Amino acid sequence: MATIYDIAKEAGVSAATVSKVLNGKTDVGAKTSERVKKIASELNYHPNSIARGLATKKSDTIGVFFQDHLNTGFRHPFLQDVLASFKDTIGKNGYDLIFFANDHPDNQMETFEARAKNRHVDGLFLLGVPRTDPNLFSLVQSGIPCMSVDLDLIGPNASYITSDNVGGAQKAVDYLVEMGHEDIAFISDVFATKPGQDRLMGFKTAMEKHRLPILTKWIIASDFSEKGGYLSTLKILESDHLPTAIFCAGDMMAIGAMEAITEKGLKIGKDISIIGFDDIKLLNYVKPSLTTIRQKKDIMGEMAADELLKLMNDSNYFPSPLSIETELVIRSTVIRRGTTKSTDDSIEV
Amino acid sequence: MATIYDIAKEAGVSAATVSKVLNGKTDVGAKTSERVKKIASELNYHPNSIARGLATKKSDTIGVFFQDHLNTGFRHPFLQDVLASFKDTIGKNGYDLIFFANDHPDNQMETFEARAKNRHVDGLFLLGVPRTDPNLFSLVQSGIPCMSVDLDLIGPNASYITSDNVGGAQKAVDYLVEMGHEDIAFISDVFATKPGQDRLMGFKTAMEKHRLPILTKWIIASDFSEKGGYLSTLKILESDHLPTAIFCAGDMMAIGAMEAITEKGLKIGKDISIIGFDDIKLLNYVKPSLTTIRQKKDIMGEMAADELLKLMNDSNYFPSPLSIETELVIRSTVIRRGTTKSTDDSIEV
DNA sequence: ACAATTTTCGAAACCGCTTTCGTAAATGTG
DNA sequence: CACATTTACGAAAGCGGTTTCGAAAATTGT
Repeated sequence: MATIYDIAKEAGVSAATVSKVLNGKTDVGAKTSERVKKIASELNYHPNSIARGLATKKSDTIGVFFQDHLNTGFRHPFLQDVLASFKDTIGKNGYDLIFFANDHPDNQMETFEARAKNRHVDGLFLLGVPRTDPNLFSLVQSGIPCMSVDLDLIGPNASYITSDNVGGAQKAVDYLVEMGHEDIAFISDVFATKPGQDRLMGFKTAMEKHRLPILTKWIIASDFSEKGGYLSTLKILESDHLPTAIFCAGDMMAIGAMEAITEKGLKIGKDISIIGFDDIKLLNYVKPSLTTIRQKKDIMGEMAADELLKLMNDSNYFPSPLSIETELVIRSTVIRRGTTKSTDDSIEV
Repeated sequence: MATIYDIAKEAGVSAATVSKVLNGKTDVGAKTSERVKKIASELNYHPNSIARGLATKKSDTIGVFFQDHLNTGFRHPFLQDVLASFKDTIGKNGYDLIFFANDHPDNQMETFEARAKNRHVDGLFLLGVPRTDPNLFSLVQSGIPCMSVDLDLIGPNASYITSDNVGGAQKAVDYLVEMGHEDIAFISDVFATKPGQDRLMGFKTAMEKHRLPILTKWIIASDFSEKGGYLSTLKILESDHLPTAIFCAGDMMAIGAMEAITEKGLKIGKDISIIGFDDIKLLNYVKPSLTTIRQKKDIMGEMAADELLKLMNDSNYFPSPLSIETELVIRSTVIRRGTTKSTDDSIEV
């Protein structure tokens, strides 16, 4: 590997000059500059970012902590899309991504702060990290620029992005009501994530707005998984008084809900309508096609990247949380009801 | 940020000694060692891996190039699973992953070799990189330890892993024949990837083994996408003589094929059987459930990691390509045929 | 032609850690 | 107790860059 010293010797200049040329500084003559560049390429020179990083205290690197409750690696349907989009826009700005291994053998290295400082990342992107993680506090204190999604990190150098989950949940309920539903169940979030709580809040306020009853037996906390949705729905279906619609706080749970419903011999839509949340790609393949509230994943990733860039480059910038509008995506799992209440359900079964 | 010098001063020893303590070298006394450790933790010391990397020329980092023809970011259904598994096992060995941005703004940084050397990664993992990439040659020459999946990299420090695609394709044909099929179409790979070519070869040899005709109009090259499978199948269905089974070199194409078939008013299985390749997670959600040849993604990722570790740590190790057995997964899209040839097709349509 | 600027370049310190090698102290041996 | 070994520690060089600051050289002005 050629170094700047090799180039310097070959060109008859000092290493300092080579460094300047390669970094486009202005205080170097035109012909020397040319000569140096030529020799650099002849020698197949590649800058060593490690050495540079040591000198500049920058690494052009963003650290990523990608965990999730279900430990699905890169397979989390929603976060994965946000991450892909984040990667694209941060990459265009010259940053590579470093993914921290989830279980590092060196137990000195257990905190976010330790890992980040060790790798000298310029910024951090957190996905799927539980709010309850005890190391979050010291992270925010550390002053490392941090962006997270769906996790309410706040500090002078930390911010986060979420969908407008309250509003999204309201859209869902509004639509259900508009379609004539009044007996609405909600499958919510057992982890107390920020989006989960917000969706629950949105659900409740919308129900109150429409003067509809909120039954505790119809609010079931689950884990965002397909199986969770399935089990929760089974529980709902045990009762003799059935809701006409189920709103699931995540699409995977909605998929599970649909399975439970068909398994019980009921027809989705006709007997019980379903609406989800997220609009994950998988929905293109499930039948019947699920009506849901879309999160704009691409935009979220992009905005998260832009915000992190600001956090890193402008020390005066004081962030505030970013909220992205959702969209109602009407497909086929919500069907209009007559105003008469669910008496015909029993006939259908 | 505390450095080893801070610790050294505080402990009344030299930086060299601190370094030794922190790295568990043996030539340091017990009480000094204790004192240093204590002070290190008091000072909330975190080692700076950049500085260490400069000194040791190691980075405990694996570079990842994750591209794919369809540019799906982290969303590639097969590679994503392999990667997740790779990450887990390489992570347990203390390596973090660095993902190179796909389009770096600095055009000096376009080759794999340049990027890898710049970041001083200890090894490289390539996924979805097209065989035709002109920079592959210099990469292998560079001597950087490289592991790839489905890309036939070979060299003293480079190797790759694939499924036994030839064998897998044979299993598919064998099964089809066993189920009474003789008129078999194959949707193959237009990119001339290693797995694509191998599956084609497996298909052909199996057909020959069974003394079945290989019709060129029934071998259609496509792009592994759902849409590609759909269009290819449409083309096959144009003819008046239809195959009784279609073997798709990838599950996504098989999904597209199923759409085309139902769209044409035919019944999957009853009229035309379908078998795919990969067994991607998505198959849990498509109906009817696709019979396919499973690639053992978890094992592939794990073995790729182990092999890369050998490549990095044992300079005498000379690699040979890794091949993993596939499994036939019988679900419901292949249906038994009578031995009488496809005369009843026309009746069914 | 001489002073005043401006441009171009390099010496040297530094970033934080590792590693070799020599030396001083501690320990063992007879 | 004299001598041979071990053990414990540190000085210094090095990893490959960046950056400050001063000086020499080139340019400008009058």
